[in-house]
Amino acid sequence: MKKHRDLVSILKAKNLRLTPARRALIQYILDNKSKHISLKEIYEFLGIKVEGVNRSSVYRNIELLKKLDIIQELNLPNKGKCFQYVFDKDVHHFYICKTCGKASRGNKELFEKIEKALKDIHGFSKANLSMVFYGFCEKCKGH
Amino acid sequence: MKKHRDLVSILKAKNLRLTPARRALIQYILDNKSKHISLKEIYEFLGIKVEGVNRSSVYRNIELLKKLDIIQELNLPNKGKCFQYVFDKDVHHFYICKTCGKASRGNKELFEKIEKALKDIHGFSKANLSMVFYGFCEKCKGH
DNA sequence: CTGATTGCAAACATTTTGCACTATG
DNA sequence: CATAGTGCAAAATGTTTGCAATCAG
Repeated sequence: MKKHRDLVSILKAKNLRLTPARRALIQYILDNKSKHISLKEIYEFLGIKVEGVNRSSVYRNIELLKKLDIIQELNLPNKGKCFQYVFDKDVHHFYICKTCGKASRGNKELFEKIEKALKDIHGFSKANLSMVFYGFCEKCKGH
Repeated sequence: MKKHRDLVSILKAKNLRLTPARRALIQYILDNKSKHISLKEIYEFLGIKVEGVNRSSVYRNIELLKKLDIIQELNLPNKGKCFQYVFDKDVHHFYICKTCGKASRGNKELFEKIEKALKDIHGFSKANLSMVFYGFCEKCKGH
């Protein structure tokens, strides 16, 4: 898979090793691109289903992937701290319903406009800008 | 203070009692409107300086104030989960620097535009919409 | 008075750390 | 081979809960 190869080269460039634990974590995240996964879900899967990956390694590597902007942390109202694959997606932007907790990726054009405006007004760098919107979705509008 | 009175009437309307613990918490939050305060800071202050307010009560009441949209939770890169007074401010919107962690309130006009666009495109309710932007501030732009 | 709220202490959950060992590059 | 990364177990931190006692309305 192409993306997988890209990720590998990012690691290489930083002198980071591709260990089984990391490989499994990255695979799991790629397999769940469309979902928002909690730390617990991750280390339970990698510890039980894949077997052998330790909690500490998960914590350490999640932190790493976050720093490399491969995943993004989101705070979902009903699920707490979660992670989401964002590497080489154009849109790192989510809107999250405060009631049902559903998180969806945003519309690309809209966010390009917002990015531009943010940069113009606040001098906020476009590079790696990410946005999170909390509100009420169509369904939950009436409390 | 007028705002204080407004808060009291919100509590009354919901059959919620104005206990010393709540009074102290609300006061502390009002005194720190411009800051982002962590749970630890809150219960250490209320437990030691104000004396007597218990950790549990802080947790329970922070949760309450969040539900009443009096405060908003923010996830600061270097400080973790924090809270910020937002009651009757027109702008519930922050941009947060991933490097230095500084969080600032956003520009009102910009966000009104964004709110409108979000509503038009995603059917996202304007009521209680809040936004968080993560990026790099002017100062930290060059990593 | 009555029920909402508190404090307390314990249970539970989450995250971090030090260290000896392993295995990637 | 050198050193980045791992597992493990324990410590540190953070959060929730049940319950008897209290006090706001």
